[in-house]
Amino acid sequence: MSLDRPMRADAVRNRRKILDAAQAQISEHGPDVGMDEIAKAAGVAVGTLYRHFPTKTDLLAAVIAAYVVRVADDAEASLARAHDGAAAVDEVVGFLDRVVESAAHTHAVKAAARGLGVGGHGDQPDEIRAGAALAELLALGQQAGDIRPDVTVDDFYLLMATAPTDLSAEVRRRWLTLVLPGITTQR
Amino acid sequence: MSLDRPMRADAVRNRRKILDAAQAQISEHGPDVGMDEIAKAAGVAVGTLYRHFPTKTDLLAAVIAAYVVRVADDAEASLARAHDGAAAVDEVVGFLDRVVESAAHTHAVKAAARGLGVGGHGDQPDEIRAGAALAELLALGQQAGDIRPDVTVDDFYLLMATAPTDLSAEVRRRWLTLVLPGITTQR
DNA sequence: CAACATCATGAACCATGACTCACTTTGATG
DNA sequence: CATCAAAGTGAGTCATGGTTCATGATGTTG
Repeated sequence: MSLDRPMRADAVRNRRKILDAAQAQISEHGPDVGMDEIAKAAGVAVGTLYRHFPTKTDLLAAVIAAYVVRVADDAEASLARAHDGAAAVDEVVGFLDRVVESAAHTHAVKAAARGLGVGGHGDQPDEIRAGAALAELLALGQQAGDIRPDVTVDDFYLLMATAPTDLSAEVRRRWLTLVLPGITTQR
Repeated sequence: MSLDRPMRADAVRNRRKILDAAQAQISEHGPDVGMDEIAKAAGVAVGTLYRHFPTKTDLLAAVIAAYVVRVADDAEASLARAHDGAAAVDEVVGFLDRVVESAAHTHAVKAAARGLGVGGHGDQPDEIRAGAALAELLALGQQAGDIRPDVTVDDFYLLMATAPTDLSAEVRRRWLTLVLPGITTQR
């Protein structure tokens, strides 16, 4: 069947520009930026934006999905390094560090995730990828005795969801030091 | 001088009703509830609401101020119990527990606090009260050796600000267990 | 390169929600 | 209980921002 013609070249290009602009604008001004703002930042008319994303909710969902992909990639890279000999704890901590940092940067995305119903356990491929990599990473750390045995992937998600947003690097670091003892076995 | 006549009785009554309704509505529907909704819930016309709070920001500020008063009272009560022989750690943990619980209940208030500029260290009397009581409480716990010596009041505020909102009791409890090791000296 | 479907444009539309105001009601005061 | 300032009312105004649609431009295919 598939009588879907391929997308026109300019359409592809514009979709990219819109997604990038939305990402940037939302990061900077929060999820309440106007669609007009996003369109302008993308160098595109509002109508074009609405052709690609029929609703603001759709656009936010797309931005969030892109973010989840990055998180999943990061988790898998961390796991690969751990398999490669790196200490699992270090990878876990590093991963959390990076996520918190990016959460502070794209704080609005998190807020958006709340706004939508994206809190619940999704079954999107990329969420599954991230969860699987994280689970294995935690298991490695627990075998090594560095991660508390009762820590789960859900715990990790909980911390990620409550990570401080919109704060200075200093405050973020302090938050990490406050939270890490709950995950690792070192006092 | 003071030629301010006392407030009329019905005005006092309505002010109370409005504040209570605002508290309730914001807790339930978030800080984006319409002023009309709040007025209706208070059994009052919009105009009356605007007589007491000329701007939505003013209303939110008033709701937040009321919340801060409750927190300050709680902190002072905890401190009093500690002075009365109760273990300081227990009081600290209990306080955090109650704040997190009420934050989950009135999640919107926290969001509102962000929305306004109320994040920074205010010098309102009640904020000072809360801070002073907390500081003394922490010091007691540290003398007893139960609270990590480097924990500050700011750390506490950071945790309160990042407490999970809008979540089940179970999740909140889990968050507490994850976070407590960063504060106490027990592993 | 003709012909058509896809795509882009942006002014206009419309729902929402904060806020106003001309008018009525009511509590206090002598 | 007469008087009046304070308080209450709620339909209407206005700004904002998401969404549509008639029209024009452009990539693609035979």
